[in-house]
Amino acid sequence: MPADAPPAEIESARQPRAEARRGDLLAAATRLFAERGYAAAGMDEIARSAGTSKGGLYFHFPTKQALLAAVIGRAADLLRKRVAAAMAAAGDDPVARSEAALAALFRTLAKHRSLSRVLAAEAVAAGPEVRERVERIEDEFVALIAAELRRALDLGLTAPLDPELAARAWFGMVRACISAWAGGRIAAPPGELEAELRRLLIRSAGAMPPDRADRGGDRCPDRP
Amino acid sequence: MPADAPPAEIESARQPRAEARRGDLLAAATRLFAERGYAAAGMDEIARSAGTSKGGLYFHFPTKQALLAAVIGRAADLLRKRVAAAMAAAGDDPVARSEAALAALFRTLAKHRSLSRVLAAEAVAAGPEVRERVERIEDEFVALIAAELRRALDLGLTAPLDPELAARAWFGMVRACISAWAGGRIAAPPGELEAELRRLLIRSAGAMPPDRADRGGDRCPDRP
DNA sequence: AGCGAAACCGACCGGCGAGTCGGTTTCTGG
DNA sequence: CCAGAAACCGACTCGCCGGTCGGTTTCGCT
Repeated sequence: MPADAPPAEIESARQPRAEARRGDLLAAATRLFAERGYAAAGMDEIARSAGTSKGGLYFHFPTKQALLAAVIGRAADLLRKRVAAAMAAAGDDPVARSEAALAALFRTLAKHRSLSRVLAAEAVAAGPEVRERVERIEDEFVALIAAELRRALDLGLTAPLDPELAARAWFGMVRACISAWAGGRIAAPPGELEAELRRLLIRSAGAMPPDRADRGGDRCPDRP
Repeated sequence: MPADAPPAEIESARQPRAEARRGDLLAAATRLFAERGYAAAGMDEIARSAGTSKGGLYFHFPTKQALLAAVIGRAADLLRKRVAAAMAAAGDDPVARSEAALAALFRTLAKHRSLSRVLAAEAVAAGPEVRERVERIEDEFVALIAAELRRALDLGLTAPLDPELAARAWFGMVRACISAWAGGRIAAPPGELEAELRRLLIRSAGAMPPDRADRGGDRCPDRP
């Protein structure tokens, strides 16, 4: 659900009110899905928690699955935006871009724990339809990183590897660490966690960390 | 399917019949939980699919959660057994042992897709109680690998790293790749997938591949 | 054979929660 | 100020599914 084209002028005072409600609903749904789980979170509870009623909720979302879909869509939009920005800011170096993308993913998920829990777990409970949607989103980011990785590989910046698989594996690393951290099973502060994770990622690609100012004279430590 | 302590002698001819049913029930439950999801799989359907009736099912398992718990417990036992065997067969080198443990995890999960789906996803839908149980199991394997990694670190066989975190990340890599593969989103045959994954793992630890000449597809004998 | 227990059956119950619906309030344009 | 539509309310319905229960079959044992 990408936001509609935003008319700069407020033509109707009606829209904003409803839009705000919609936002509250989405927020409440995200929180409750994450806390209690998709199945256990009741529509009534969600509505109440957003300061409205069941009827009001059903005015905005025709069904519970649609509500979940909206939550997921919103999450995907957020992730897309953050990752795109981070990659753009990282310049041209493909290794730096991959790193930046993963870091943005990490930070965004770390900042919105409940959101990441919904994406990681609860969505699966809502039937194959939603599950496929989440898988598509994951594939989207994996493809994004895989593309950079492939470029890096072609430039000889990494050890020989399968870009698809490596990107997938990286994604899995980030996800596992995030969810363990969100569940309080990793004590380290997110900053350290991110740094350590980044080291693992880079090493696993056999890449030279790109913080050398120029690319002149870089060498690949593995055989070509 | 040894869930309990197996009395070598068959004292009662009664037990085996019931035991077989129990196994069928567990198998059917695993399959249906994986296919339809925990919430969507009905007790009636499970019973029918195992060739028995609801009453028969409830004779063996007092509740749906208990059924899921049994499925998970069985899965954990299987994983424990395979991993322990693989590690024992890998000798003393901590890097080789970590590798072997991960490979055993990989192979076992790859061989039992539905089982791994239940562990990875469906279990979360069944309330916090079961979720914690699955997290405990994950932590168990992470700790196992982390211990080896720590030894390797102390022996100077790896680059400096946080063993806990690295183990967690490795686990995440394996899981992500397995589930993508099980979902048909990775085309590569499991053998190649495993080899590539192994390379990533080793490189990420900055470890010297054990110089022993067992390169190539090593065989992992599962013999309890 | 025949008794008692283990194993199994399937019709039935109860509540829970998603979705509905007629009604009420709140806003906007004329 | 008056339609009238958009936004919202909450009591009610209704199907579904986990769990129960009295009854029946299967088996071990003597």
